[in-house]
Amino acid sequence: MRETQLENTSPLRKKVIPTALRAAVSSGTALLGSCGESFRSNRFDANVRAVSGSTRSPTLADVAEAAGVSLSTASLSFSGNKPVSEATRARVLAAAARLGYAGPNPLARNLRQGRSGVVGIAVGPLSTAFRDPAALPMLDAVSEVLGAAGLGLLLMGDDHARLPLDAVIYDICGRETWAAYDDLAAREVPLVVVEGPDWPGTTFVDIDHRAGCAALAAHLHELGHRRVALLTLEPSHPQREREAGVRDVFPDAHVIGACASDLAAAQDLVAAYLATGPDVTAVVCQSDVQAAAVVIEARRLGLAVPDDLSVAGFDGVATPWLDVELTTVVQPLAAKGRAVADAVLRRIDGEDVDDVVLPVELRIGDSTGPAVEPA
Amino acid sequence: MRETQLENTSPLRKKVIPTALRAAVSSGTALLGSCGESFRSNRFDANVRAVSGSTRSPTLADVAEAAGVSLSTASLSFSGNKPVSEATRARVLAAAARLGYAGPNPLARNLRQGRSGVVGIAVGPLSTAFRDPAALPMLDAVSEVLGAAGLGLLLMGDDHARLPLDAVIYDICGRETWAAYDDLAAREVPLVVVEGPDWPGTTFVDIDHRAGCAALAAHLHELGHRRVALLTLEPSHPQREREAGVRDVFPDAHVIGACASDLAAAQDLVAAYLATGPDVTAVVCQSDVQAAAVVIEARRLGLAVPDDLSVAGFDGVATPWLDVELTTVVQPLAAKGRAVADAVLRRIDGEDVDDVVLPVELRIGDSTGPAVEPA
DNA sequence: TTGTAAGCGTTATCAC
DNA sequence: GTGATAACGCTTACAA
Repeated sequence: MRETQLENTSPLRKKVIPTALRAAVSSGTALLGSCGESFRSNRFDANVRAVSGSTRSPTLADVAEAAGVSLSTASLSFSGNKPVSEATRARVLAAAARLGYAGPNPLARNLRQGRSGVVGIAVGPLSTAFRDPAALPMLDAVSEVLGAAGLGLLLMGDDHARLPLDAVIYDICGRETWAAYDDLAAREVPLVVVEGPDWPGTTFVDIDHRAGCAALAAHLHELGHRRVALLTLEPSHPQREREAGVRDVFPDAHVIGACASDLAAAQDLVAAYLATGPDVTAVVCQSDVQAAAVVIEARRLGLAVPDDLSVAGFDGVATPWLDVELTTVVQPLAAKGRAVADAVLRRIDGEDVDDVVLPVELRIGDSTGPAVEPA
Repeated sequence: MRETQLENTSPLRKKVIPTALRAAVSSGTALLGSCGESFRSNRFDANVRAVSGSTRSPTLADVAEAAGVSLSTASLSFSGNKPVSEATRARVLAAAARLGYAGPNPLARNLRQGRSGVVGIAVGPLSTAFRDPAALPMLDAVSEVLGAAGLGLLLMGDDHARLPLDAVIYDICGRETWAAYDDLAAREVPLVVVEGPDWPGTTFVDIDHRAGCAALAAHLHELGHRRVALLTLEPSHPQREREAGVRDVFPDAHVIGACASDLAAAQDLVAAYLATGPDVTAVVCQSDVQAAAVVIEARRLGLAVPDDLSVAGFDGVATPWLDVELTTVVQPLAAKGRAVADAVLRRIDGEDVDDVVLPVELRIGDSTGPAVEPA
């Protein structure tokens, strides 16, 4: 564990210190040009403020006074919430520029409006959550829709209950109790739950796990498979639904064990299982990552996929490092994300929002084939 | 693009509507028990409030009055910022419980204290940023340190300049201008830049790219390699430093092209290059993901690694789906994250913070071997 | 240990 | 189109 902190070795990189103000004042104009367009004006503003000697940042009241207008007019000049004559507006903005006023203080606006503009998202430990490739397209869609509405996405740990959140998204598949829930419920913070537990007062967004898995199982049955094994997730709503879907077709499916959608973990589990020489012709997994682990470990043991063993996944994510195309249940990740974000926006607006269940689709790849009885 | 919104098919999942209050009031006690410990008391509080008929949420002033203490005493009872006798404190908390008061309003606290408790982190498009396995351990460390300090991490898009952020982390390797910079500078929001451009007023956290790549190149040179190719990133500070490190040893290294740490993209680029039958004995990459792409494509063309071609990466992340251990430059991802978070905390406290450059370490795996001249 | 009072910097509601 | 004024709900000197 080498954490030594070296001297800065790059001669090109000059050490610049705390505030933009100090940097701008102390370094002269030589530093200009390395950043965005309007940096020049910022520097100017900072200099003006430094010169004018005022210690605290200017407020809207200062701007109003400097522009010779009322506080409300100044406010409206920035917010545009009511018409202001172009002349006065220009006067206000000029005064703001002169004073180095950077716009209305978001903290004050938030208090006044009762909203923070921030939506929390609980995803569990980041490296676990985002290692799962299925998480990202959904998060992207959420972030895009909320961002367009001016809302920020805050990654919630367990210690963020005291932050001002306009809504919270719960997306920790597999965890069914949550300490922060009580706090949020008490605050009446809208909560949108993705494939999660059935908490009161929340909006759910889900996919049709059971139908998807049943369709997948039917596909295997048609191929002649009769004895299948199941790689599962930790007990949870999706897991229960999915297992039920498989058992609609294969009531006696054998459970190998449970693990997360983590390649290494799944590999360990699968390697141990395959080493027992199990009497199955197909393995159904709960994610494409798990399925990839089965493919890799099966081959390592000399089993051909799908000739000796059929393998199916779930999610429908890309696995370019695998040279078979997985048979899988494709879930509409982006649509799920958009549905979540829409639900959030509407709940923030005080609307009633119905639960959502999105359909899934079976995609047949090269990893499943006709069942072959062991010789 | 099937986004049909199905009827909710699960009979177990009951539709529950907007606020926790409404749910609690309308559903009776039957819903109890599906969530955390103190849910019972929340329900109780909500009921009390509903019964008492007050339309707006109780404030600290209401609690103070109900408890028969002053506003400041009530505040202190929650914050613990100054001693309060155990008796009065109990009285205040009891009154709070009775009124269904969920604790001090964070929005008001934030305005008063001038801090939001939120740190922005700019990482670019989420699915790009987090698809890179090197991003996660760092983000995890940042999140852990900041979380322990009660700070939340907000994923910044380009439209979040209006949110109240106590500090911002810029971690978009490769993008050298940023529209939001000017706004942040004007607001004097502390900015910590990871491996990024040299903006005034910011604190930098970096690794010793050049030394790492020079060590790697020296290793290849010792193995007899003389003609090497370079897979690069888009032009950026890290890329320039790393290339310089390689050229310290191989001044004439050939550049294949630039791409992100994205397996599929790298595969395309590399496949085209290898198809030209290039005259090199080793390929140096800027990430382990890129290196994995080279290994995969080389094999696809019948080249053995490292016998016919040596391949080196950067980052030192796990690639369990690859069956060689990559020779790579290991960067201290968690330490980098901690350094970033520490810098953020200290800048928020108003401290001057020096730039940080962390050392890297060469790890020799199975993907590099002695140079073999083409027959 | 407790109470009094002064903001924090906005936006929204009214009048004009 | 503009201006006065009242919140928003809290924390923190300062005084008792």
